[in-house]
Amino acid sequence: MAHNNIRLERDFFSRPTLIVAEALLGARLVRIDNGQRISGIIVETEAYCGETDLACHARIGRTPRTVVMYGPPGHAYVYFTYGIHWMLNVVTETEGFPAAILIRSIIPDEGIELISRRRHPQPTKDWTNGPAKICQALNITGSFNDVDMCADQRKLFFEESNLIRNIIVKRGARVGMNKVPEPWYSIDWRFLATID
DNA sequence: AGCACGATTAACT
DNA sequence: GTTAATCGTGCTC
Repeated sequence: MAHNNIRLERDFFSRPTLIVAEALLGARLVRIDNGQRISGIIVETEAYCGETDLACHARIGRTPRTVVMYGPPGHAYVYFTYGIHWMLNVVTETEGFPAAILIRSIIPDEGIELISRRRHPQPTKDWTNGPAKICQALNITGSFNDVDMCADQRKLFFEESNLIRNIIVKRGARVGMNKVPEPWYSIDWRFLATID
């Protein structure tokens, strides 16, 4: 439950997307819901980087949906898919360059009670091990799209974590790349942490 | 106005 | 392994 309350600031997210995607492993995602902290340690991310990345939503350029990715780093990019699911990303790099990181998996830490309630009746191991599961567990929906996660607000942000001693990072292909052509189909822009 | 599809999940067989 | 759920988005007519 220990947390040092040091937030990740905009400089953290203005770096190259692959660097940030790996650096987010072991950090804490925090949602304050009705004054109550719900948080988890990030253990899986995926990078989506630029219009040339044919898996990135921004491959079709600037649209009402993708415009957030062209905005300032540190903002949330939250989108809806399959008619049911919300996905949380954080925008990276400089304003004008479209890139973001999908938060794919976290280990629940604070607010277990609320997470349990929202994810019932799923088993504990399946509470937050998927991007849509995270949004359900943390009550994140489209109203968070474009929210500045580096601003002074008390709803959604990242913090440093002092819980992690050792992180082993594995990389692999991104998930759900059904019709995406190579090299984007197989490029290892998925980051997984094994935590000690 | 109509259509195909999706950075998924859960419940099946 | 297979499949339904369910609707916003962007493209075509």
